[in-house]
Amino acid sequence: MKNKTQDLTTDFTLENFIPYRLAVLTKSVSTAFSKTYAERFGISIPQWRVMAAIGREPNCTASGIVEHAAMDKVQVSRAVSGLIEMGHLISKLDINDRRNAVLNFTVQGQEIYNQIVPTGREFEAKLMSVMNAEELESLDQLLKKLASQAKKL
Amino acid sequence: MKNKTQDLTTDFTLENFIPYRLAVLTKSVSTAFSKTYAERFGISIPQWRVMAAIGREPNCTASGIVEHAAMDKVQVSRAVSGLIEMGHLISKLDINDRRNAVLNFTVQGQEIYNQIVPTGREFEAKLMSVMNAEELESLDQLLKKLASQAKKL
DNA sequence: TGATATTAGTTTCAATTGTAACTAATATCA
DNA sequence: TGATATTAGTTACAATTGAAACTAATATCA
Repeated sequence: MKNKTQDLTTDFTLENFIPYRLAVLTKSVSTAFSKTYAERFGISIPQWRVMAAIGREPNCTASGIVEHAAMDKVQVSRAVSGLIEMGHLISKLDINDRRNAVLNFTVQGQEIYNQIVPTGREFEAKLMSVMNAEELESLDQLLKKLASQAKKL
Repeated sequence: MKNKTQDLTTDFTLENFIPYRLAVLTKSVSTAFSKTYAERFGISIPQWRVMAAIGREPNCTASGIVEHAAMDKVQVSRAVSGLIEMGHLISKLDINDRRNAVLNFTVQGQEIYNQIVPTGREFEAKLMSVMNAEELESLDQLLKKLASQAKKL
């Protein structure tokens, strides 16, 4: 006869464990997506996120990106300086508060952004193409619920 | 009048982009879960995965873990050697094929596994507690679809 | 005012991770 | 048999990441 501990542990399967499933799915999604721009533009995932944040909100600061791209300030700082070196971004000190660096695309950076965004949409469309409208809506709701609950744990 | 490129890029929002949403969710889930065992047992996320794989299938090899825990062989090798150093695992050469190392828990390792698994179940239960049975089923289906589609891209 | 706290962002150093090259054992097949 | 290929796992080195300390600017408030 099995004891209690046995009952609680023997039937545990990593494959069915939600944190594991999310991790595996996310890794495959994000490496697949990053391949669509990594070699082509020499952009890393954090750099892409920074560009997306700036594309959404030009004249933003690094701290603004921290809030809108779920990155910490070290990540943002490094991604920004890489993008500046590549000539995709320009940083200007805010004259009213010289702690702030206001970020914007260069012409070149804007062009790259303009190319990556449609690629991203396409990628997302392909990924979601296996779902119907109802499923898409359902996924949206479920991810929202999970994200909100995860933050509480 | 906006041009076509503008139309395709201006309304892009990182917050709504599925790869981004998955990445943020996964990070918050997996760091929250790892906190339930990291300090307590000194186990890293890859080490936990290795233990989960061995718990599921004792006498497995590193390559078996590679297949069942979605890890590469370097990750497995490092996680295993850490667990051996800590005294949680023992590795025996397979006498019939001495390339294979058969892995098992020590008594101590088994005890830790027996403690982590219920903690993991509990964590998962809390995470999923915001969903009803129908939503759980739906999430399961959607994750399966996404995972299968992501592998194709 | 001026001492202290806060905010923005960077740098440093250690730990983790990824890629490729490596060793050792077994399998294949001319 | 023995030359070559394959498989299991490790090691070494470079790149990435994370935590903490740091610089510089502004804000607070006695």
